[in-house]
Amino acid sequence: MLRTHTCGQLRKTDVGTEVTLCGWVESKRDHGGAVFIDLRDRYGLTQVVVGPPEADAAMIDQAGRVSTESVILIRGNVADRLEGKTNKKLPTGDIEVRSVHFEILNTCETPPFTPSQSDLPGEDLRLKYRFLDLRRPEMLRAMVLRSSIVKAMRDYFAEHDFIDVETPILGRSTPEGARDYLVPSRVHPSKFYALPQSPQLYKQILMVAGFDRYIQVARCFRDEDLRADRQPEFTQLDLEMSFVDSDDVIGLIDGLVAKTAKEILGKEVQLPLPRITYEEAMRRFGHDAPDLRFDMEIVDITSVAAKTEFRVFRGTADAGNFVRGIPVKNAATKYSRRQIDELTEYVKNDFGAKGLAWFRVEDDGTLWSPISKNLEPEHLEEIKTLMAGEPGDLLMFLADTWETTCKGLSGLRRRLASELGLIDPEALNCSWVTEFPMFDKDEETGSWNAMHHPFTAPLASDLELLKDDPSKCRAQAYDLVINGSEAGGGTIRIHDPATQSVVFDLLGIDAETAEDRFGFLLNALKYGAPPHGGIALGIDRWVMLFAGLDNIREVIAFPKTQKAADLMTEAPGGVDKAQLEELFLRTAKVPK
RNA sequence: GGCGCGGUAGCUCAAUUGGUUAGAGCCCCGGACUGUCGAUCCGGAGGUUGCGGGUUCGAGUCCCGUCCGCGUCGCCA
Repeated sequence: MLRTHTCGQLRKTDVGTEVTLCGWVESKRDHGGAVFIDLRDRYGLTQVVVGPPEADAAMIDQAGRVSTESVILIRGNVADRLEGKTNKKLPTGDIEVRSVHFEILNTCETPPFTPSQSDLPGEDLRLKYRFLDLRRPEMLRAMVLRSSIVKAMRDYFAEHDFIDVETPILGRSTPEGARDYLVPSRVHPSKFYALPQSPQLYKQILMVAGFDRYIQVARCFRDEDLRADRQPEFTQLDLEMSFVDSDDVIGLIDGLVAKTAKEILGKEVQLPLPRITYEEAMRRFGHDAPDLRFDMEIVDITSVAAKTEFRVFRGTADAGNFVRGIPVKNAATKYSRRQIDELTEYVKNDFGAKGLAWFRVEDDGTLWSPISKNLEPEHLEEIKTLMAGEPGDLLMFLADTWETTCKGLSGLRRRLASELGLIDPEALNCSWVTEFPMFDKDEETGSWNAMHHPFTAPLASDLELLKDDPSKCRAQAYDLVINGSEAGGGTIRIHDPATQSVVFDLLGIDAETAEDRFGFLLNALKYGAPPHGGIALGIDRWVMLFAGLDNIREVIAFPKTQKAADLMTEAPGGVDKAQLEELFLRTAKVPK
């Protein structure tokens, strides 16, 4: 090692020893006769003094000219700082290193921004110069946190006898799910590999192989549009177990949540984690990953709406749709008409709602609203009672289809909670959502889609519904929800060929297609497949949530932009014509 | 693909109703300085206002298009 210590290491007890430090010039204070340099590495900051008597004029001049973010090596003596000149902000603030040897290992051009500057530059610049951005303590902290979480997970599963197995990145395209990233084959003209959306099929085959307990920290790829919490390539802690039911998997992950919360955040999590069914989640919160850090539960007032003469309410109820709302406590004075208009535009634009009805609970307990004249006092009173409205509350309602009321009210709920500051930033609220539907209906084609994937087992009690009413058939599926974000999801798999073929039928996957796309799995399942199930945890999201951040790019070293570009490497980029020819590829013109 | 926000000096931002030579702080360059830690002081450089078009006597400002970044809906088994 060039150095004897790191920049975060030296203390008063080291005074008198000669040390060598290496690091980056965080800042420089040049007094002419002496130069003070804050030397930074991953571990901290140490003040270096280049001045007499240790340093001669040439060394002082050289130190005075060194540019910020240059990499230097200092040999010198650890010394007490002068009386009253200590820096309480630094762990190393009691000492300084008096340079006897000063060496520039590498210079730094004037950087577009520095890691220590208080005004964070725009994200595009940070991404282009990610190597500078990653020098920032916040980024370093996120990467260290990520490393700790992954290590805690690996340790936990190793303790539970899991085997870490790597599965291929170059696989084959499967029919359902997200859009694939494709890789052309050179030796098989006009054929393509697909990058894995998850190692789903492989891990099931590992169960057939008798591995019993498998994990992998697996990179996954999905060519879909991005979000603040979504990247085109992301990392899952993928897991599969044999001879288990839902409770076994959930119980195992409960233990992981408690362990990581304790080890990483020092937080106690009560086990077992609460579980609610999908049906309950949609009814109470309008979302399958409800944010349980605050209340504002959805209330159904369709029964009252049906009794009114108000056309919007009555018509909705008569059409078999729903009038549902949320009580917004103490918000009446916090939202002006104009702000409520904005919320109305929000539910219209983002969720296709037809409008937003709202009432203010007045001091005398009556409901005031632009539409209250359309409603009888007794009905207003009923609405207030159902919503448990108290003076100062705002009551907001959507009259629409089940799906639209869910989406709109869930969106409102999250937005209002955030705006009203109802969310404790320190909270780590973990829960399970279970009993997802097996299928949802494709509105365009009217056909059934697998809500999770086509190998998901139905609840044993719902087996008959597979034939009678697929829409009511529930799956042995479970999602882990942390702070209103889907942090993991898994299922128990079908291991019985008869059930599998019924499900394929429902999904419109004929025998030939099934054979073509995942015949290898179906084949494997014929050779002694144990009952099995598993889960995949979104590592990027875990880290984001544990870090209290709201953006996944902040916990990924080299993330991509909303258009899936890497601003640093400028990927994706063009390729040579020769490369295309070798792959038997030709690009088509982009339509204007 | 839809909706919304943004793009002005290397960086963070300002610029009145469309009006003179587009400003400030930081950074950078030169100089002074032995106790700073956001060093200080003196001086200086730095602009295709993302790009293209239009309206106007005159556009950073208004209009149209486009590119890029962000948020969100669709999408994400």
